[in-house]
Amino acid sequence: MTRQKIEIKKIDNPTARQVTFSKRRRGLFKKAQELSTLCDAEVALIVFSTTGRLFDYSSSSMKQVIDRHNLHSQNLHKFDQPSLQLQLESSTYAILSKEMADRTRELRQMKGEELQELNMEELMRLEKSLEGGLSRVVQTKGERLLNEIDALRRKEAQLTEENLRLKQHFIWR
Amino acid sequence: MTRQKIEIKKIDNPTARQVTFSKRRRGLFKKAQELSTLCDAEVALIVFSTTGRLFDYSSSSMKQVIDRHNLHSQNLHKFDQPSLQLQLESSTYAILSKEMADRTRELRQMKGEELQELNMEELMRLEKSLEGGLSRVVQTKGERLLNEIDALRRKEAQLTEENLRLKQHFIWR
DNA sequence: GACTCTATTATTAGCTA
DNA sequence: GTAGCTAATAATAGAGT
Repeated sequence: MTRQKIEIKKIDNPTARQVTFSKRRRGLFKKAQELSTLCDAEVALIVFSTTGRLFDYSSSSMKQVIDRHNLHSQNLHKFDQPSLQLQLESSTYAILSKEMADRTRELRQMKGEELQELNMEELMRLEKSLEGGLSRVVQTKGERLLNEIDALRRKEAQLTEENLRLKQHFIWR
Repeated sequence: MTRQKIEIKKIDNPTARQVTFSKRRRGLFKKAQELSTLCDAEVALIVFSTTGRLFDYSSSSMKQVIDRHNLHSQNLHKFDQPSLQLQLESSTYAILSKEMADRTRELRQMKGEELQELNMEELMRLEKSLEGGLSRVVQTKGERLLNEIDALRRKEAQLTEENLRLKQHFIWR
């Protein structure tokens, strides 16, 4: 691509990997959309990041495309419907519990527990993440407070004005 | 792209549309594959041509990705898929997926996203939690670094001593 | 995380065959 | 429907913010 050509294998550096993911993901979704528009094709794209976040696109509805896909793969591979339900259950459960474990660990680490299993690089990444979250929370809190003060001030001004009018009214009587 | 820039709208000429479909489809699938390899992401891509032909790619198994996608749509958008929903209600999935949604939201909020849905009290609790986590991470990092420095110092002392002994040895010869 | 910048590589529109 | 070719545009690695 640029500055240097890269070879297509998993990027070691987690930061670089994340940046590349973000950039290329956007590129991929753009291309998918362009293909569907230019060529009037039905396109569905599903991407999960390493962290488990979902990104998806569908030119029509995801359900419609997936149903249509199931239809084709059933026709082609003579998939058996009955066990599909069972398979879905078990694989769903497996995915769900794995993700649960991941999330739980990540949460505990953000709260400062189980830190011993992190290496220095991971510790520093966690620190950055916490600092980022904290700064965003503090900022949101600040904005919220400022808005409240602003609202109160405006109310105060309104009331003062109203009082003034009322006083003038009574003076004139 | 080339020779001339094209605008992104349905290509009128059916022949040209077909050629573009073929070229861009290959490009898209290549990019999808590259993303999954480079960034260790789970990717699924489904394309139907105007003529109804199916092209698909999945970094793992299509079924797995689609299951996972269904899962997320449920967690995030309260998707209603009658049969699955029924299963979920009556089984441990209900509990699991509810907890997943909770954990996911909590994690995102710790990273400073979706803060608008928190009230001031919750914001301040989140702030405290983040401060606690951050201070524990910083402390762990500090201890880790001190230990390393200590280890290095001791190694240095050892080596210095050894040097001394070696020098004396050579002087005595 | 998101954005910018930019040198460089990758993709591809319009052809021809 | 395919397969080159090539000029031109698009995407993006690596860097900084």
